[in-house]
Amino acid sequence: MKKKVTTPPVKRIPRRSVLSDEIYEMIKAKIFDYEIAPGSRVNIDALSVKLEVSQTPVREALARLESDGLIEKEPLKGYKATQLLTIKELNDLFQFRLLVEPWAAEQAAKFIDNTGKTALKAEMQSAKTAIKFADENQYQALSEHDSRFHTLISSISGNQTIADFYERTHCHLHLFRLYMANKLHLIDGESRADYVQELFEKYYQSGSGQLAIKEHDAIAKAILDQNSKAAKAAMHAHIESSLKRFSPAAVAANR
Amino acid sequence: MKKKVTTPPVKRIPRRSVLSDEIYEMIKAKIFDYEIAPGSRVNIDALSVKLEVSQTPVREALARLESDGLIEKEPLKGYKATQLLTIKELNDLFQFRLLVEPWAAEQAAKFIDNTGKTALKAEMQSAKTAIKFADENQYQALSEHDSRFHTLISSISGNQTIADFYERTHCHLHLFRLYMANKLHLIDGESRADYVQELFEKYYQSGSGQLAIKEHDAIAKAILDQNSKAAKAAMHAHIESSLKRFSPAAVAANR
DNA sequence: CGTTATTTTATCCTATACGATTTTCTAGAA
DNA sequence: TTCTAGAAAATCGTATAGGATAAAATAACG
Repeated sequence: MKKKVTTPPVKRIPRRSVLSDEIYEMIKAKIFDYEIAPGSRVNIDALSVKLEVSQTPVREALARLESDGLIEKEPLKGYKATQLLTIKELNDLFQFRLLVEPWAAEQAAKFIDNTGKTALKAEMQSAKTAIKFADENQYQALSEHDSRFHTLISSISGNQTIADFYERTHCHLHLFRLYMANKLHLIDGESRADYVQELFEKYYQSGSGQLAIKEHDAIAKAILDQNSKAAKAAMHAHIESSLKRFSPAAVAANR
Repeated sequence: MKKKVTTPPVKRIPRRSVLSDEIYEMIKAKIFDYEIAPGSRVNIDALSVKLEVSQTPVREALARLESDGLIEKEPLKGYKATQLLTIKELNDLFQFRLLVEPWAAEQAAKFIDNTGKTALKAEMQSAKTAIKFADENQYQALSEHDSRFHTLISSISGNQTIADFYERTHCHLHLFRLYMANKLHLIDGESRADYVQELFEKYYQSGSGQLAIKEHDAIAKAILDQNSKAAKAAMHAHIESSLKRFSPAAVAANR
């Protein structure tokens, strides 16, 4: 294999700090974009030439992604992307959320201050803006809103530990992978990106996006009213409804 | 700095795989042993020569430890060990456990099978053995039992996601650091190990160890009887009692 | 005495070689 | 022709030196 013998010694850009963090994000993005398919091998050398960095930052990024559960390492085989969530894992994850998030919403309603109220109102406003415009990027915008919304509530609850754990969950990201799993494995590489886009649109044109926002609204309202019981109940309902939306099959299997 | 110019080309041991995993465990052990003090800098180069490996596995280990929250990385400064838990963080962590573990115990009681029953009985037996003998290592043995006990119940509950999250908590380890924090920071490096040992002994001779085992017994019994309500209640009581034992100050602050 | 400039230090990143292991390919025998 | 055994290739893991850049320390100057 021919390698670049030496890097142009002057060409070096005054690069901003922490390259390995950038690489971490880039690889993560590749995984969520299905550019790195679930279960596929991840070659360190290939990645490093593709991203035009040396192996070291790639190794660090992969080590962290392994901790996150997005990448697995087999001792002398190498790294590979983790498989999609199974139905059982999906249910387990939602069970976990049902234990933690309604409590977080309840606490948030009890202890929210003015800063928190402002932040929550702003977040809801951003969701309403996102759902109106941004046709082709609506999924992206709503998905990010959803993640921020739940993170925000965890954080308003005042329990940083729980907020951190929620952050780690990767629900939104990892979960959506399952949603598409049934169809995606049939598709070859080229048309995949288009198909993903199509799924996104279908999903959100079906009104699921709007429904989720409605539920978020109910939760936000209860928290802003400092009605802790209502907040807890609304969050509980939202997570259950969310599970149904993501995968009716999962709900059926859970009976 | 003089370095080994070349590795002895024959001396190479037929080393078992994944050195970086070993290094990960070794660094973790150093942190829990206070050999790497909370808040202190962690120099990659120094560590690699001390552990007699190259920088690469050290980097990977540190990246993973950062994900675990035991090490922090400041962009162009380097790595350092995280600070001890604050009282608030301790309470947050126990709140989290109160949400998750009683539920796990309840589920475990509902769904335990013969394999699980055997494992649980064995674990309780090992605790009773540990508390009788192993005077100087009693702390170590009981601490490991505690960790295994809670992990086992999470796993019997059938929800792997929750078991994983519990595993990550680092409660026992990270928590105990807080328990000793008030005294440890006064002590210089040399006498520290002895002092830690002394604290362990005092702690366990006070009967706290025996008490914890008693509570574990109650939980185990309820689960083995498949009495889910009792199991849930027993776990709840155990965690609250555990918090009190770890830090009365934390309980007071929580009022 | 305080501020700026230079030197030193430390850390990150790169590059690359080599050993170890797994996998794949080829060749010979039943 | 098919199966097994050995050789070759690919890939992972390790090692290590050195350059670039930013922070810290020190010295020079107002």
